[in-house]
Amino acid sequence: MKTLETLNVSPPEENSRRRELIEAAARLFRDQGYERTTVRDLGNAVGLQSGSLFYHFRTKEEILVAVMALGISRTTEQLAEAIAAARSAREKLAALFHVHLNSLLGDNQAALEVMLYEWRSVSESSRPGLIVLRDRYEALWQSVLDEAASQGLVKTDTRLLRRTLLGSLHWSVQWYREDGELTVDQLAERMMALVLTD
Amino acid sequence: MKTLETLNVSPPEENSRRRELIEAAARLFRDQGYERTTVRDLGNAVGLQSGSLFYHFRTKEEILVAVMALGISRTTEQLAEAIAAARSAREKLAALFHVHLNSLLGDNQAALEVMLYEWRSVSESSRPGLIVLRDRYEALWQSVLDEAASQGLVKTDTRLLRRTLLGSLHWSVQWYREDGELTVDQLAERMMALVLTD
DNA sequence: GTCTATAATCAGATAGAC
DNA sequence: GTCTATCTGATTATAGAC
Repeated sequence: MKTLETLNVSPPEENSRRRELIEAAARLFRDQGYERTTVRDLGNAVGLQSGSLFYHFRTKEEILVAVMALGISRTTEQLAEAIAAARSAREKLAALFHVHLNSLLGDNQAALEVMLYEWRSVSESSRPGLIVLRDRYEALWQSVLDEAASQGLVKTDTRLLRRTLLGSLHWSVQWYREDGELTVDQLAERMMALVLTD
Repeated sequence: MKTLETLNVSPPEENSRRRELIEAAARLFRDQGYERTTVRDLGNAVGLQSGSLFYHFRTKEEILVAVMALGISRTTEQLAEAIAAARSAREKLAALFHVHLNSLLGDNQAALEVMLYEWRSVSESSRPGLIVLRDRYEALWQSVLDEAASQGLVKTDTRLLRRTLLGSLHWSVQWYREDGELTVDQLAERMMALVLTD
């Protein structure tokens, strides 16, 4: 049985300094990209000299991996809670859209966006741990979609449906504007309406 | 009336050396990312010393912009042709999926993928020209979706539908495998089936 | 047009003092 | 834990010969 540690993914009990750094890095990586963000930028953001970062992380890439792991883990937790609280297949289906979009488009959740768009900067050796986390998240999706399909709420090609829906949702960061005509939850409802069979 | 030149987008008549460089850059940028690809890598790929590149392009970023412009322009042309050849709204709808996926997943079309995933490395001053090209492509999509909706082929929320579909298709590069169970055209058919109202 | 050589800058990471 | 100082190497871009 592989543990998260052997997969180079940070343990859940981050001390506060590490956590603060990860949150700041998430915003910088989202806004400027990982490669364009320097360790000096990171230090500035938390009031440290660049050299001091390397007391907390061995390499810059380790920070990236920690950001991604946080982004996907936190979203998975939120989805699991929302599913547990839902009282019907239809409510579970709605949870997929609402949790994902709020996580991606919400104020302080840059980490998930980094997970989606900076994959290429993750070294081969760090990927397996992140893939495990991603697969857990997608497994939740798959089970909800399968239940929804069995009740005729959505089409039955649920594996492809999962991939296309996740693509649709991920892409929303490219065009959604907070000051636009739709709130995040309204957007979630309308995106769900597009896949309901009726 | 703005011309393409004033928007810093390359003219269509590229000389062969420029074109060769752009094609090589497209593959490198897709595989390694723009920031991780050095001008030495680019020179190597076409048998030039890194310094010689700057006879053809003023900056590295100019190469990125040329790659993106080529990717979206070529895809737009192909879509326009396919739409013109289609004999029904249904065939036009199918063209959206087939052209986009073949452009994105096909052998030598790395340029479109770069357009989608390296946007953050484009300077503010270069964006307007690329946005014009992107808008032309999306306008084609919108007109086809509107016609399809008017015939009841798809749901009527076509503006959101356009955005979700494009997101779905773009994301396919993250999971589609050429050696998998589906050809690109089979995938196109199944993705279209997911949005047909029936 | 392409080469060689190099300027000018900036990157990630380390060592040792405090 | 954090700072200062710095090492080492890489990067884009330029200048001038051919």
